[in-house]
Amino acid sequence: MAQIKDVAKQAGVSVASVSRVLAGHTGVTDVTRQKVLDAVQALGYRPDLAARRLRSRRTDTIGLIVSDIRNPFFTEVSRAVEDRAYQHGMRVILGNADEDPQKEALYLDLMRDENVSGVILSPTLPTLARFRMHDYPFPVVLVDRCERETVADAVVLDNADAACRLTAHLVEQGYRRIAFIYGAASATGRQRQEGYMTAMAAQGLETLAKGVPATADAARTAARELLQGPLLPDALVGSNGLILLGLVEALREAQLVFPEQMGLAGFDDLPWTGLVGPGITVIAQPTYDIGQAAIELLLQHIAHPSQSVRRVVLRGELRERGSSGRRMV
Amino acid sequence: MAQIKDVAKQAGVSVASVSRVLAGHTGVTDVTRQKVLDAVQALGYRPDLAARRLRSRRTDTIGLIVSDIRNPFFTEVSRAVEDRAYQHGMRVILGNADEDPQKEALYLDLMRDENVSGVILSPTLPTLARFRMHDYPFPVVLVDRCERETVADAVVLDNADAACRLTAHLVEQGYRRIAFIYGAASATGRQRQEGYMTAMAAQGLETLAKGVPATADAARTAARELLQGPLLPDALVGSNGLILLGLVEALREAQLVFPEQMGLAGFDDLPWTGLVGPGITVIAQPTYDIGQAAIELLLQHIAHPSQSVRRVVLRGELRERGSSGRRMV
DNA sequence: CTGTTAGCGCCTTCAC
DNA sequence: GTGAAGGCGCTAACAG
Repeated sequence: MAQIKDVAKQAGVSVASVSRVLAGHTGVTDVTRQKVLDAVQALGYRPDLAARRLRSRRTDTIGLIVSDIRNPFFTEVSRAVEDRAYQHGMRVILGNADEDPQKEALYLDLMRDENVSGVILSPTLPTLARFRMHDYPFPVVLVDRCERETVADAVVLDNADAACRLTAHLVEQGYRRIAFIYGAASATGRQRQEGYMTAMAAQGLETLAKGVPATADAARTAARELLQGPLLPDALVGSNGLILLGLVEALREAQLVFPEQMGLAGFDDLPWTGLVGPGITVIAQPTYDIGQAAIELLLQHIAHPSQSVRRVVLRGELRERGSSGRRMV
Repeated sequence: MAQIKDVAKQAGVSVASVSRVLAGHTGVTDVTRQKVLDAVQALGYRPDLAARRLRSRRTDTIGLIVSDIRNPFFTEVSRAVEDRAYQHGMRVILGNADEDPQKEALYLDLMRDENVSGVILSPTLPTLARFRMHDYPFPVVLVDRCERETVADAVVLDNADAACRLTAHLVEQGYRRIAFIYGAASATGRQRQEGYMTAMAAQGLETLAKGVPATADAARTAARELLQGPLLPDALVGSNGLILLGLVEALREAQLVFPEQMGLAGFDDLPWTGLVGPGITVIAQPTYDIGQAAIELLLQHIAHPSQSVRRVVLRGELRERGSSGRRMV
């Protein structure tokens, strides 16, 4: 493996010049630059990243810690982050916390050990509750999950508002006993639940909200209970794609046809939401944009460490489909 | 940030002893070991990875290059790889090639620059065709995609066999004009197509195979043409989850009900395959196992570099659902 | 504008 | 069993 001094010798210059050219510094003659580039080419030289990182104390690496990589929302966010990061000459280390605060903490430690330039994080509830920017040796951008009072760079959806609009849509379609099944372990789930409460209260309707772990299994179990309970709802709403999946499974299990026997709606426009039954009404999130906004914010913060805290709020889009078809009373 | 010499001073020993204890080397007194561990604890010392990597010339990092992270198959494989890697004290750098050989090459270069200990790769067709183990400065394990004649560690499904079984199932159910839409840009798609050909030939049936890029959009377009063509098939089979998705979209578009008007089947048991219409018959892949087998194989190879080439072949499982219901003739 | 040189923090021989 | 010391390959002062 060729080293920098081999390049220097081949080019007939000093290692400093080679380093300067490779770092893209100004203040080098075009002649020198060309000699260096030729030598690099000739030797197939690739700088040793370990040495560079040790010396420069920078890694040009960012950490991305998602709460559940199986959730297509996060898959898409990851894709966006990765795309943009590599375009900016940054690497990405991905961590999947599986909604487990302990695993999340492990990954945060790992990011510290790796001396990353910054981290994008979708925090679990306990971590978010205790979040202090300055507890971390790197800039952090929160994504998807953030409380109103959290002081941190963040990119989120207008959760309460979107849930409110979705609920209002169902009410408008004639539904009255709307049950809301939400991920109780995340700020996002809770905010969406609040939006639901607001919309229902505005109409003077009774609320029926049920918090569950954000998995299809948990949602299915919860829905099963609701459907067998004394007070049968006339519509079900899920606070994210995985929960919505559980609801569909439960309805199928109970052989309830939507929208005729039960209205249905939820969050996240997944590949299948348009294909099940008459299609499912959802709030679509601009997932790629969310990821992109997060990395841009992080890069800005890395470039200007003292930059003031910013929050980017994106709007969810209501996609009406058959599952919220008008209720005949 | 505390350094190793701070720990040495605090413990009243030399840096060499600290290094030895941290590396888990034998030949250190229990007393010394304890003094070191106490000092590490007291100072909250964390070794500097950049320095360690420069000195030791090892990164304990593995690269994972998937061809399309949006394909749930690869999401699940990634999850498995990551889980196991971290359990073994290894980091993972993820690259998403988006089925683009150029992007794939970029990531392979990146892995070289990062001096990774090994790579898990689901290669695009051109890369696979030219694949030579010894062209890479690190051990490589292929995953999902591999030709019969490729000389390389690999973990794959019994593609031809699975496609054969799936096709035979449809024939048994009474279907005759079975069209096979497959990802032409991957070894896997082609092998599955061969399995389909074999099964059809065994029954003396005419084949109708159509290669497309492995995306839902391309599959939908292809299916649209088939459905409007002169020779209407009586069943559609998709060679992976994304293609299957496109087929479902096309059927919906054409308002064709399955299985009554058109049989349907495919690969990958995704969250939604049981929920669309009467459920879709699929070959389920043991995705998590595939990822796990890949990383185990890689770790073995890293530990024993001269180990002979191994191939792990896993079996797909046929899940019969309504979409392949008996055809009334 | 270019070259010389001193480390970045750690591991690992080599003596003792 | 332990300690002293020399790099790993590179960057960035500093001097010219």
